[in-house]
Amino acid sequence: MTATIHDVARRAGVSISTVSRVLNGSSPVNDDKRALVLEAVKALDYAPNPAALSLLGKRTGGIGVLLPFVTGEFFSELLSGLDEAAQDAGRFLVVSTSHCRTEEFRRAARALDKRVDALIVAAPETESISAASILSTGVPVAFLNTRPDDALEADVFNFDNYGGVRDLTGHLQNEGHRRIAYVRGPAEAWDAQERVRGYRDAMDHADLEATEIDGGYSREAGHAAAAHLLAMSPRPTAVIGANDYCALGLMSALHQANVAVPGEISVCGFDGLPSTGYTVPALTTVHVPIREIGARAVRRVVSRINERADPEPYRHEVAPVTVVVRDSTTPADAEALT
Amino acid sequence: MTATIHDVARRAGVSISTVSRVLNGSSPVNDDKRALVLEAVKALDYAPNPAALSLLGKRTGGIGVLLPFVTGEFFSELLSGLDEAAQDAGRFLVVSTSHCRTEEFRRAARALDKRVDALIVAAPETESISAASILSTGVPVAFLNTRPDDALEADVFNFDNYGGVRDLTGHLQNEGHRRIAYVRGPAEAWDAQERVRGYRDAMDHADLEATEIDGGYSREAGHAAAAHLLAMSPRPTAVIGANDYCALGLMSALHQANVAVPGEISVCGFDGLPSTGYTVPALTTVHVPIREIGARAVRRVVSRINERADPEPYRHEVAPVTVVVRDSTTPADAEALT
DNA sequence: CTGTTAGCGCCTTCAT
DNA sequence: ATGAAGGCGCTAACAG
Repeated sequence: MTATIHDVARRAGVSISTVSRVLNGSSPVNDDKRALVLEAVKALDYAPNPAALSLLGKRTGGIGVLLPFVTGEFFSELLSGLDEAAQDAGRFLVVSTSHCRTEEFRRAARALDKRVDALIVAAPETESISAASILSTGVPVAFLNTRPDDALEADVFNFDNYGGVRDLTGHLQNEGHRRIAYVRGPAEAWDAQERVRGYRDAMDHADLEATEIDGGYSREAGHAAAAHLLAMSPRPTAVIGANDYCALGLMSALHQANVAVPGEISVCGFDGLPSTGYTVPALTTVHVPIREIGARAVRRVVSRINERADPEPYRHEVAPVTVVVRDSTTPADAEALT
Repeated sequence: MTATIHDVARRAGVSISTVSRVLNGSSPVNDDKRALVLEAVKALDYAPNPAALSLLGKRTGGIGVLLPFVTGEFFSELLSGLDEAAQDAGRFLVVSTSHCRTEEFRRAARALDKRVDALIVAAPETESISAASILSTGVPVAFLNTRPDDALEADVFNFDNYGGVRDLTGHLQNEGHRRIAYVRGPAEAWDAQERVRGYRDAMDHADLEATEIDGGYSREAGHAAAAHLLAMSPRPTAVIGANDYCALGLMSALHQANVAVPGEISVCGFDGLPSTGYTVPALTTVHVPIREIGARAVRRVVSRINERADPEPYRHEVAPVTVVVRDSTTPADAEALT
């Protein structure tokens, strides 16, 4: 059995109140008694029972994280950023995944309620957000990569999905590409919608025809989409995958079909995952400061936790992204520009 | 404020004990009162305060997960497997990372103590284990991919690091390779040591000379190791990376050096990460059932939690792994076999 | 069957 | 400056 405050008090020959006081510094204690208590604490290796603390309405020290899933580099990067910042703040993460649907989401939020001091939610699927607003869990909430909504009583941390793809498309155009295809992400995902929007606007702006292919956020989806790409005539000279995984699938399929990248077709992705620097060829993509965004969200909710009745308004931060040009794209061959 | 058991009792016009009884089925309750209680519970959207439960020595519902870090596909796969099984068991994960050193490890374990019903620890660094044995947290513990130790009062879930590399090396030998190099993982990591051992034994067995290069588990390490490989004369016809990331780094560097894979040199990895099926060329590797191992560990600790004073002995499971031959390896060119 | 009571470990008035 | 007592939400003996 672990030691309780009573054990410490007995060993130090004082009352539990005194122990509590030296531990929390809530009011002055004589130096001699304080020393005794501290000694007893060390000897017994005492630590307050967190359950008792949270029963008293104190902090639990936990930060809840709700993710649609935890698979893949994007989320592992995110989790990494969250965890790092949480550690810095002396807090721990309570992670719960696979909440794509509203109902699951609600259940998870309820389960976490009372066990965490704040919630960080990554809910790209529009549907989840309404669920989120339902949760009146009382603790501060931050949303990540979520459609902003002024009605939402929470901070929102996004990155520039729209601008990223728009700039990426613009880069390809500058390189002489005219037939640029886009493999779409999941239709329900807000970030995917934003990205297509960026593509369309860039194509419109250059007076070029948009060519969209159904896809998804997985390597499998990208792989499958390649077939449609290959069947086109004339074939696009460049293709943008909805995210890096999609682009990786695209490259893999193209390689299998003996279509040279970037020789015959330029390929690019989105997210800037660490692995994209090591693919063959290295992938041109849009770098998103995922870890940094996660860390910001943590720092934000932590400050909200400590915030007294300070009605600081909710913020909506949009992190800038940067186009990273590598070897999977190349200027369009002049003669290919039929 | 959320509803308490008192609110429910008042609304239903019964005592709190009755509410507790219908909720826990601890003893019979009249149907009419039961109905009233149930109605009140629903109306108030009542859920027991987890802090109160755990203060009473009940379960918290949490499973603590201690990882060295959370970055990379290996850990995201693992986490995925853990989370899935935890959800199935109606439990949630409390994740804490970056505990490579003993001291950090101890701190994390202490912090998690009392907030979780069990602990799952991935501690490939030998050092951490001693720390782990120190933790007398009272809750069941399961170790993942850790040097087995009979003194350890915990279940251990490993996979066949040794046999995997031995078989992989054997496969290359069968394909005619004679000069096979190995890029080592981190020296302190138990699994890395096991893998080199598999390589050495296989080379010894075939009466071939082992050629080892310092490396690591990261893409960067693999990338850097390639320089040494390239400087060798005669150059090896095949190389094994300590893990998939290392192999990916190797492939990337080889590509940059204009050395064809597998044309001039065969490359393989270890872990069987999802992404290895989509690299160019697709990577030959050793598939490890990571998710499955994680799930098993969760199921195990959950059953230990529910286990009464049942002194079931600690188990050490070693999951089999399988060599997956893909396009990054090819039979050795006869003329290359100087 | 059901209501009352005593804690679980801790912090916080309230007295002293 | 310090000890005693109340109570956070809940379950598990106790009485009826």
